[in-house]
Amino acid sequence: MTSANVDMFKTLDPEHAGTTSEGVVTQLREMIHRGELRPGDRLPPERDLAKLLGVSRPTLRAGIRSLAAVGVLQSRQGAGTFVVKSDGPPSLDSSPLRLMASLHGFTSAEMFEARMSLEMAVAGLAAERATGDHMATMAEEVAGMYASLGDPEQFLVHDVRFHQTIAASSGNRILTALMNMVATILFETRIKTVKRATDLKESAEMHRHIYRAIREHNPEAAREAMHDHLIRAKMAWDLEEPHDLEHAPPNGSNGNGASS
Amino acid sequence: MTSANVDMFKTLDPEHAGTTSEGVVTQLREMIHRGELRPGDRLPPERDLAKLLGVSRPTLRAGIRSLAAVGVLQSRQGAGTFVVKSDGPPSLDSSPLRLMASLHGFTSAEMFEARMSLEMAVAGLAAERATGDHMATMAEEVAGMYASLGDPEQFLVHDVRFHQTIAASSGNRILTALMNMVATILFETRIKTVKRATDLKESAEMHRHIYRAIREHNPEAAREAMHDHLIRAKMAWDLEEPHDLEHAPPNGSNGNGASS
DNA sequence: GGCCGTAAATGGTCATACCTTGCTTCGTGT
DNA sequence: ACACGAAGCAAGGTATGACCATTTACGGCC
Repeated sequence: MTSANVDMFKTLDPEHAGTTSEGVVTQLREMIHRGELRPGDRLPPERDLAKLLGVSRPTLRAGIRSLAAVGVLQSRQGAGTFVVKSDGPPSLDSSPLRLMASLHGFTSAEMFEARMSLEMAVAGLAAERATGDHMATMAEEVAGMYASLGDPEQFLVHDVRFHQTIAASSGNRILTALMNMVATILFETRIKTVKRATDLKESAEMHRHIYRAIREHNPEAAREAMHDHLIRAKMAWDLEEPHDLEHAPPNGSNGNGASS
Repeated sequence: MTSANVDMFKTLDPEHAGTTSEGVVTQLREMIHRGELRPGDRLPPERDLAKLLGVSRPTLRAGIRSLAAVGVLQSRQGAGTFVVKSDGPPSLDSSPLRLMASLHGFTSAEMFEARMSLEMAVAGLAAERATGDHMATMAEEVAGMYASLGDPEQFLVHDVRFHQTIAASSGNRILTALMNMVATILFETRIKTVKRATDLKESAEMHRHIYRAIREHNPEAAREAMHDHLIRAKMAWDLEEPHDLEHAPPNGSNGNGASS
């Protein structure tokens, strides 16, 4: 800590007005997108890093906390603080959206419509760009659905993977992230009601339609098939007891999820 | 603090596992979406609130910081901490997306495509639902563009307002928020290059096409007009010098912005 | 050589003090 | 009586230091 290693952590210039902890956030952000800190990297211990940046530990912690809240950093007690390693597709934390939903009283219908628009857009792009590998995976998942008609939970797994494969083959990670953000919120309230299977066969059929449209590189058909699929899913959904977007799980889980 | 006022701040149950500060976040979130704290409200002073929740001030501050980072709370030194008052449409902070962009090296083309998909979806919905008021506003903004052909900055103002009016008339605040999130990032790098006007007349024409499609309640035409518009905007955009998504402004500004 | 325990490393929490900034109120001057 | 300004108070921001909880890693023991 005394001398050597890296001096890439320059003590922050007080000129950058604003509060000190904001300065820390700025410093860390710049280090990240300058490539000095890359996904998966571990930050120096808080005590050291605080000295290196010339701030106190609480102030540094405040900055880290801010970045952790938006999903860029992750701290594990006893282990260290890490730049989030997104192994799969990049993902955005859905808790801000969830908060906004409760703050403004969004209906689940509105949320569902947003998801539908995003899924349709993604399906359209996927129809233009899906590679052979992607389509093979989709076909497998569809087959998996047919094979799981008696096991709703297993069916749901294939369902989610199918939608994520579509997102992946859209080639647009931003849309994918946004779609997952919305889908996650819907998913969290849905997973509890999955037990009561609702016409899994029809659902599998519709997924197959989507797959075939993508397979034929027909964006319009893909969009339409996705539209039909989600419309029916919503209708089945609406038959269940009232779903509140209100009771979000306590912790702002960041997981991805897409449902039928 | 001793007795009376409100005891809606119940000391948090330690049962909810996780770290203490996460518990604080949970408490505050639930208070918000239970309606005990509403937009614009001011939280009790940190020292009091810490006692009420049964945690120390640093821990409480950590929780507040997390919520502030995602744009739900805002603290002003000397004044207090407030639940963010969103006067206009709800908006999501774009800094997480910006961070994700630098983390994964998103190209501006990808960002642009995401925006196009969102704008097309929104335009389609707007064509189905826009009210007379909305359309009147759109018409005014289009007129404003024609009137500002010699003043790029003024033109841009009308441009932004036009797109936001479309978003508003889509009736889906979630898609609107997501669209603004993406548009903001593009906008921030664009506002610097606005000075060099590029075919404002053509741009105004295309906006008029969009308007007319919406006016005629023709979703497909609206989507297509928006598509053409953004394709051309992107082409003009690509002619400029290399735009880096990298140099985001130091502070994670939360403003809304949509450009042509 | 593999397994388990202990110790060091590291983030999480707490208590306290002091500084900086807004806001408010009281006093003075016009 | 009104207006302006200065002082005091309130509230968030930062710093210091200590201790707790957990994870990791090293080393001894079987």
